[in-house]
Amino acid sequence: MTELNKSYNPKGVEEKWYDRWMTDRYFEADPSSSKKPFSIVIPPPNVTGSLHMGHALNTTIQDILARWKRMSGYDVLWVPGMDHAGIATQNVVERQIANEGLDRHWLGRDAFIERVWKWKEEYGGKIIHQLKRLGASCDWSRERFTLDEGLSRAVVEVFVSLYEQGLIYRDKRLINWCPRCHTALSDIEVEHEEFEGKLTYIKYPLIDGSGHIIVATTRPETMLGDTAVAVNPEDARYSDLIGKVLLLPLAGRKIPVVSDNAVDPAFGTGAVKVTPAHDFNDEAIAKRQDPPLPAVSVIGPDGRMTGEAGAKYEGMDRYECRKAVLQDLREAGLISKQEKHVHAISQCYRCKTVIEPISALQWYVKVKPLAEKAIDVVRNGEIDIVPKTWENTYFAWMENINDWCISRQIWWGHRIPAWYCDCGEVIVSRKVPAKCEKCGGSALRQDEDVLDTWFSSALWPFSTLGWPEDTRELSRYYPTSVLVTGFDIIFFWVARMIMMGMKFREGVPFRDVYIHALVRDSSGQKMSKSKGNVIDPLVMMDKYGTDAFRFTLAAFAAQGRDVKFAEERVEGYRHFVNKLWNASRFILLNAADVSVPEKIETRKLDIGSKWILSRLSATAQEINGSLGDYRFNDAAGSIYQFIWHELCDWYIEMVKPVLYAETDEKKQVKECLLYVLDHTLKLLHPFMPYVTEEIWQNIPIRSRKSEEGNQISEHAGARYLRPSSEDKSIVIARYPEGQLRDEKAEEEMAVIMEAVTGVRTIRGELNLSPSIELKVSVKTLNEKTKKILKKNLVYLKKLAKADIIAIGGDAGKPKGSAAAVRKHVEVYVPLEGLLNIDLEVDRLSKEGAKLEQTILFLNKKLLNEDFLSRAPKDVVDKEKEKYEECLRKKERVQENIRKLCEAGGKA
RNA sequence: GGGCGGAUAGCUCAGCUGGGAGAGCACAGCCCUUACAAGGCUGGGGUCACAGGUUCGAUCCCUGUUCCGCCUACCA
Repeated sequence: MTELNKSYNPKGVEEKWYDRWMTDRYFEADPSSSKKPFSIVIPPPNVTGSLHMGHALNTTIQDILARWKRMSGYDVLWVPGMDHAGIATQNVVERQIANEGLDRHWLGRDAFIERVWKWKEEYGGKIIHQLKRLGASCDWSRERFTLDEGLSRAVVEVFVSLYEQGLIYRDKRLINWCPRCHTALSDIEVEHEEFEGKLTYIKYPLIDGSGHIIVATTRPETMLGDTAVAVNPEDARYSDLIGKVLLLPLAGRKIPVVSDNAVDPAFGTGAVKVTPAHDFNDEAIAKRQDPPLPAVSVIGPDGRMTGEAGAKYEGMDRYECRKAVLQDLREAGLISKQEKHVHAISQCYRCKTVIEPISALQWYVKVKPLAEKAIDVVRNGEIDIVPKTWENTYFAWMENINDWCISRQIWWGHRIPAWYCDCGEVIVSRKVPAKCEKCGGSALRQDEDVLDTWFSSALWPFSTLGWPEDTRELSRYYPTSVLVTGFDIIFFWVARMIMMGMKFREGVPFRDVYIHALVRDSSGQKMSKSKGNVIDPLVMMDKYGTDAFRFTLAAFAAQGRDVKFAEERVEGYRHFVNKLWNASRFILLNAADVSVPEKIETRKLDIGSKWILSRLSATAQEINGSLGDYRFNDAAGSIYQFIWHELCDWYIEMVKPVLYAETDEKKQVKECLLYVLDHTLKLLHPFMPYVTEEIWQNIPIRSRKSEEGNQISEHAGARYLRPSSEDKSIVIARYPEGQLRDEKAEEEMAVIMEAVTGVRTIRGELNLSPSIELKVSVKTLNEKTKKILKKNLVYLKKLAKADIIAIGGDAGKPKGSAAAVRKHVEVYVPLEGLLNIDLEVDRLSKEGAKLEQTILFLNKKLLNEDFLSRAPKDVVDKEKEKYEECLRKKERVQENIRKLCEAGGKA
């Protein structure tokens, strides 16, 4: 056995084991296996990405599930991969070539794409290494990329097929346009943020000179594109003006006053300027008019004013133009007032540039028919969303869903498989068409646009498994078992995967969706570069080790609540790693000469061993239950509690006298220690993969040792043999399920603990040094208790550091003793020569007062006729019992005080 | 505007279907006891946001209020 250092140092250990796991191919799925499959597809991180807290939490949770299931006998497939991240990646490479003084248009499409691929080879996928560092047990032999060949074929297949079914169409209408990224965006790629702006009131004169209408706007520059002013038909102030004509200032155009129900008479002046070409509302109003109002586009795709805006403004940036328009209006005396106004502004989710609605020809997916089925499968439970509260969000969105704009005016992505002929024919095809089907012309141009990145992500659960080919992976691992993701992409990704899965696989893409929280900083703020509150997971792993970091995430991943992350927590869990390390060191040092038994004969074991085995089983059952319900924090809490407060605080302390003496029990205890350590490490492994493997590999396991040619055969434990394959790595060892509990052992142990803590309380509260061995007299309240304590005297002595001078129902109370009154026992410690008695009298009086309060409360309750008659009988009985116990206790406490006073008086 | 969630110890949070509240950290006291001072033992600390209601009984269920967060939306 290698010597373990005094404290755990993760450096080197993590790489060593991850490499070994990869070499031995433990993470690879086996489609021909007879085991039950368990599959997860990773939410593909952007190829431009670098590991942040969100990834860390997401990956840790998936890895816990994957490792747990793998150890529980499943054939686990966790598919990793990356997303090509159209806009984000293109942005990165454009910035790179800009440094060389180039731009993509100068390079040309093909050369630019080549540059992006080159960038991907060089810098992309940094995040993959970071995921490995976190310990992610993905099947890396199946790593995919949304733009690789197979996935691209799936994309084309889906696009063409949807087009053929009339579910994809092309249309010209107002879209969200990012003037910086130079592309259309879907509705959900637009973020709304509130800002304080100005509401400007502008006079629009009537053409007949009879007066004017005042309109209010937050975007004065758009007035150049106005084609009407709308009022509410019910609004008496304006009813006479409907149908009249206004002279649009600056532009000099004649525009009508129209009526529309959507106009709110209470807002502004009750009159709205209508700019159909640059506002979604206005476009709707324009369409409702008969005849529809014309649209005048005054802002171009680059965010600059067009010729339609008038010669004076043409070419100006839209904000520059706003200033100019305001200036000109002011000079013309047409501004009636300006006031502060808080309103939401739409921004590009990639670059935060303010969105400009402009009219353009784009491709759309008709989502309503797809959404219906996707709603059904969640409603009828074929898919469970955990926590359930997210289902509401899901339904609300799906029921009000708009068509999905899928074309993007960028180059990096899946090019739309549509070709145009000069004759006007549009050909959508799986293969590059040779000639026009209509006119036979061969001068076909492919659509310049690419698809929204999320279009390919929507296919991820089946495209990664080989679809549209009919692969065995597809039939074995689809639908996947669970999808783990953050709520921020429920609409972007989850909903669309469900829609596409239902459409193309006629079945759900996953059974469960586990939605985890957002990782925030310690004061609850979202982490962001601009706020400077970002915590880097890599730094955490460097400083505290991956295991401590992962455990922190798991321990705080309570359902439905954000994780407020603070570095001190990781530090705390590093202490836990160290605690485990040292406990293991103790066990391995003391039990090196035996092997882990496959089974333990519990009958002959001492009480402590029986108890710890029972607690181990309870813990295993709890963890399996919690993980099955995605309660990661509970699972982490169970194992933490067990290791620290049961194994270390009690069991290891209890066995010391056995180990340090020559007793018959010694070997059994050693084996039990090893057995418990072995199982504990397995239970913990999904949370802390590295340290558990490092320790586990040092556990004497007979078969492993003999394989390595060690001298194990002389060992006493040689008769215990375990199947060798599971012994090679904890990664593939069998996950403990928990055996039968030993309730009797737990009861007996409770009595021992009661007596021990009784002595400790006296020692602690009276400030008696731990180094003094106290003389203790234990009065037991029944025969059973007495028997238990007598049988286990050795533990009592050791744990309480006490010399037990008397034990039993007749154990008298020595004069001038401190006392601890417990349920089964009373513990007395003579204070003679140790301390002043007043302190103990005070302490007991306080305890008596507490008891008195409880008694009063319970008494009142038990005198309440309503309670006695209406509360369930078992509750009443329980309260009665509690009451009587308190009475007894109080009597004893008072008795003790009295005797103590007598003794004090005599002394 | 609509919706969702939160408010429990100094801090961060648990608390499953109602039966006088727990943990970790922090704090205080005593200890270098041969696995671990990154440790051990002991202890103090809470009007469960506020006001009503249902109930024998409410941190928990219902209604309203206040304060936070988030999602969503076409008040120009």
